[in-house]
Amino acid sequence: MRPQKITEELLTQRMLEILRSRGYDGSSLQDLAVAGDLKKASLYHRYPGGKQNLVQSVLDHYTSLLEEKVFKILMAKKKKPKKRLNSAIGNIMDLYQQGSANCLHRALSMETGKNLFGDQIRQNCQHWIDAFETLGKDLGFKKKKARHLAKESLIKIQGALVLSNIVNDATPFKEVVEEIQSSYLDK
Amino acid sequence: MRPQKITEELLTQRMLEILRSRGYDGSSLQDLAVAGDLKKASLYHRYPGGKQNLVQSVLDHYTSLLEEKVFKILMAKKKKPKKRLNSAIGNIMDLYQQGSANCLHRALSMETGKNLFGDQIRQNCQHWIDAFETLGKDLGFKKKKARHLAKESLIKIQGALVLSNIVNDATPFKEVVEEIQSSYLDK
DNA sequence: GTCTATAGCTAGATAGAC
DNA sequence: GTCTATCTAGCTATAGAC
Repeated sequence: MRPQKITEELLTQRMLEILRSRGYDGSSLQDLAVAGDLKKASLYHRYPGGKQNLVQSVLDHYTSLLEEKVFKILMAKKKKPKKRLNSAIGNIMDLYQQGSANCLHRALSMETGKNLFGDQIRQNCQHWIDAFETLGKDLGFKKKKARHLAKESLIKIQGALVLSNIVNDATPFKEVVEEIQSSYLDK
Repeated sequence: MRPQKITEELLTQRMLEILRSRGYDGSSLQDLAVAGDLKKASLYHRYPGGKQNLVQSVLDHYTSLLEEKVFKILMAKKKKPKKRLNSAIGNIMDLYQQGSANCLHRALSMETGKNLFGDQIRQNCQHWIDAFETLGKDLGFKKKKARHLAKESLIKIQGALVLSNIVNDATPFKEVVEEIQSSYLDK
C-alpha cells in the first residue's frame, strides 16, 4: 500500500477550515482537494460516496470535538462544576479560534446542507443545551433557570460568531464568552 | 415597450426568499428566474451586471426594509420610545416571518458573499446597533448600558434565527424577541 | 421585455495507468 | 494511494429572434 500524502486527521482539519468558511455549496471538491495538497480523484478514493460522504466525515469529526471538548467535560459529575465550566469555555474559545472561525453548523445550515445534515446538527444543538443545563443545575440553579441559561449560551455564541464574522472583529465573540462565564459564576 | 411579466418589487421579494434560504452559492440563476416565472436570459435584461448585480439589488431592498421598518422608527425622536420599540419589534417579527425565515445578512456572509457585500452588511449591523442604542438612551438607560443592550439585541436575534432555522422551530426566535422587548421595558 | 439557443466554463464524479 | 484524462450535467453569461 502506497503511503498517504496527508493523514486522515490533518486532511479533515484542513477541509473543516474550508467548509466552515465557505459552506457546502461554496466549497468545491477542487478547493477541498487543494487544501490537502491532493487531486480531486484522490478524494474519491478516501470518500467513495463523494462530496456528501466527505462532508459527513468532517461533520462527524466536528461532532466528536464538541462531545469530547465541551459536552463530556460539562457533564463530568465527579469534577467541580466551576472547573468544568472554565475548562469547557477554554475549549470553546479554541474551537472557534478566539472568534475568528465560523461554526460548521451555521455553515452547513443553508438549505442544501440542512437537508443533508439537519438531523445531526439538530442533535448536536440539543446536546449543547443538555450539557449546559446539567452544569447549571450542578451549580445550584433551578431547572428552569438552568435551562434558560443553557439555551441562551447557544444562542449568544451563534449570534456572536455571526457578528464577529461579519465585522471581521472577534470582540463580540470574546465578550459573549465572558458574559456566559459570568452568568454561571455570579450568584 | 412590452409589459413586465412580474413587477420589480414582487420579483425582488421572491428572489429574497431564495437567497436568504440558500445563500449566494446555493442560489442559481435558474432558481432565481423560476421564482419569478422568468427565464434566465430575462434576468440579464433586468440585471445587466449578472448575478452579483442581481443580488446587490436584493440586498439594497433588504437594507431599505431595515432602514424604514426598524432603524428610522427606533430613532423617531418625536414619538414615545415605548411606542417606537413596540412598532419596531412588530416589524422585526414580520421581516423574519415569526422566526421561520433567515436573515439575508447571514445567508450572504459566507466567504463568497462576504467578499462581495461585506461592507454593506457591516454597515447595516452598525446601523442596527446605533438605532437600538438611541432607543435605549431615550428610554433612560445610561450610554454604556444602552450600547450593551443594543449589541445584545443584534447578537440574540442572529443567534436565535440560526437556532430556529436549525431546529425547524420558531420558538427560540419568538422567545428572544420577547426577552429583548422586556429588557428595554423592565426598569 | 421575454424568449430560444448556445457559448464557455466548472462542477461532481468515474476509469484506468502507475 | 495518487495521479491524468475524461464524462456529463450544471453553472454564468451572451447573441439575437420575436
